[in-house]
Amino acid sequence: MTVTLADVAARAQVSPATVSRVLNGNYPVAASTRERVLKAVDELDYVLNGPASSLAAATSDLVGILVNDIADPFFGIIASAIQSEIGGPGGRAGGERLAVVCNTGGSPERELTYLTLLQRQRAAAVVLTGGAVEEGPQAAAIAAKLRKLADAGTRVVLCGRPPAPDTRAIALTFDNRGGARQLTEHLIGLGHRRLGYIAGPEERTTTRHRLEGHREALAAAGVEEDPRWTVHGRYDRRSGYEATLELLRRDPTLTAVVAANDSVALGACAALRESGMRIPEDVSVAGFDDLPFSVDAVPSLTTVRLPLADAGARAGRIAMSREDPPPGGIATIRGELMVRGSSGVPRG
Amino acid sequence: MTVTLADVAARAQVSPATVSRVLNGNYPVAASTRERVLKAVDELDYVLNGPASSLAAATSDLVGILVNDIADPFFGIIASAIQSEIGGPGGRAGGERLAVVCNTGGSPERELTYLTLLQRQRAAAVVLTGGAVEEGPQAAAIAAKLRKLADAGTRVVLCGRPPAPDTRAIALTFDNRGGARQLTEHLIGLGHRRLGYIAGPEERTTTRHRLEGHREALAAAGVEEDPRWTVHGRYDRRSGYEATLELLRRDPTLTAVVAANDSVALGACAALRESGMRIPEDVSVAGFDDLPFSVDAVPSLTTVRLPLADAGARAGRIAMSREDPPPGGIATIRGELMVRGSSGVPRG
DNA sequence: CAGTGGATAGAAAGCGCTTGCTGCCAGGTT
DNA sequence: AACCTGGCAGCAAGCGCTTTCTATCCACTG
Repeated sequence: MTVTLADVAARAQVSPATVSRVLNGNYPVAASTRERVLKAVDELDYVLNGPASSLAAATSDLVGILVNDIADPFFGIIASAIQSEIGGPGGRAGGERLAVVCNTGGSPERELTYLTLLQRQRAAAVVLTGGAVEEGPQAAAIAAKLRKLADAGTRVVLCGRPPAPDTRAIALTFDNRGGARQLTEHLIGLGHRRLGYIAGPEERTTTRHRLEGHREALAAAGVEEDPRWTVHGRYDRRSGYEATLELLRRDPTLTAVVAANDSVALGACAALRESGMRIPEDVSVAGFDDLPFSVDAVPSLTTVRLPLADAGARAGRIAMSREDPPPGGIATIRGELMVRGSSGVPRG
Repeated sequence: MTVTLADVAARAQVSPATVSRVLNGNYPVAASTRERVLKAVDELDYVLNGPASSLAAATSDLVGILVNDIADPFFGIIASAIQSEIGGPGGRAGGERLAVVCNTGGSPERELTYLTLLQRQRAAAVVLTGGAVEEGPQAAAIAAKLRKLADAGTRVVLCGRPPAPDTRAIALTFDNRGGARQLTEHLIGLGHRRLGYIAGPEERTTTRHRLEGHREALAAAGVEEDPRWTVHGRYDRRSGYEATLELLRRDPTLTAVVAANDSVALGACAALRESGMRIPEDVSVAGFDDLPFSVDAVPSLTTVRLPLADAGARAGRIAMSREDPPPGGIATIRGELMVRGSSGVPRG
């Protein structure tokens, strides 16, 4: 059998209640008693029973983090930052929290399932990262679930995701539209007029916002846009590679390719290079996010830096109530245009 | 108040026991009754109380995954693969498991703390990834903890980590030594005789094994080695950058730089390039792991591919007892040499 | 028609912990 | 000297579920 609170109590010659209080440190206990208890805990190698504790106290020390793809550094960086703030080892004492990182693969169904699982565990907080899917019956179901979680006392924070109205969820949103706009303005400023755009999956907010920003910039500069210049794909390198070949097929005269994110941009670079085009002499390329590897690409990638780690850390603190939520429960986090080697003056 | 089993039972006009059995599906319940219960569950929007369930059943559906750095794709890929196998949404029905991904930062203390936290939660399984620290009092403490976890019925699997004797832990080990050896043999075969080596942190098994493989290859080929040609650092790009500058300072005549992993190699490339050297004409560079971005580097990186996703998936299945452990509880997973553009014949 | 066994459903005893309330004692008041 | 007042410790009642054991009902069997 495993050691229980009662065993410790017996050995320390106190009541179970006292042991519990020593362990939780939320009630005065005489120093001598505390010591005796701690000694017993140590000698018996006692480990608290988490489920029992959670049940009795009606709280849990689990914090859920939902990400689209844990293998993608975009989410890895955010998750890492959140985790470093929610306590756990390394955080300040007391709040030893366990982060539950859930891979949704971007699927709303799985997102919903994970939220239910977290609700079942009575998670202390839940942080949802990355864009949301805005259509389909699932979207409403997710909003309803978030509301329920909030009602049950789980703090819900959205990081890099648009606000979810009527859910009481705190939202730290990336200014994807503004960033994309700046980026395209930069390219237009260099003289580009024929810009291909590799967008992410259709129904995602991030995709839409970045695309809208791009188009705003074009419209504002009076640059015409051919619908064939936009291709949708996934947020990965492979997709960028394929989409670029497609763009080149559709219109070989493009002078710039704007990608939905850095991974896609890298794929685009590979495709361009294999097609015999130089970057940026023949075609300029731009990404988004400024992930760590982007600066290492050759040429280094012009992109929009998103303060992923900062945002994640802030989300983590808010989830732990260690920082006040932004006014109105919504904060917009801006990106910063990083002009680097992959963008230049168009040829000809 | 939240809805409880009893509420559902009342509404369905059955006993709580029956509701529990319907939900768990581990006991015969008449179809009509089941339907009535399910209807009540649905109407009341009932969500099982996880802690209560775990307490009563003395089991939990949490699976711990320990990683050094969740922002590093090396671990992200493994974690993602593990998670896709341990059930959760998307996995087969029944075993809805929650993956708890814990960031240890490579620190044995935090590893230990997380293991205790998982033990407290009565985790169903724990997967430890990445190299271990082999010295210090913590190493023994971790082994002891693993033993205790195993004794308590938690399945312990090591993925990409050397076997831990006397712990009953299943180990899927990467053949770091063999991979490193092959890689260096390749460079020697090209004609390199003055090879710099950027190693990882000193006390880690992965660092040691890769370095040993490198030296074995040198020794086998009768190539002399200058101790100044080895620099230790961290497993990140920055470290590779700095270490390379240091190597260049120590001996500008090196014709190749072997890095502890791909991120380090990328940093090395950046440093070399900034120092005015061409890759591979002036200096060849090699990495390890073959992370997704490595093929995109310019020139693409010569490295050793580790089947991260496969290994993770296998670890996940073993953790879930869906696959038999390897004979002896230990399996060695080989890497595959990927010769690409960053390595070439030395100058002169 | 009593007897038997399979299939279901319920009663109730926990699982190991937390916490409101009560009790006790020492030191300080009046 | 009787009376408070705090500071600590213990009692005991759950927290919401699982599961063993028991009860019931029916359909058959002999």
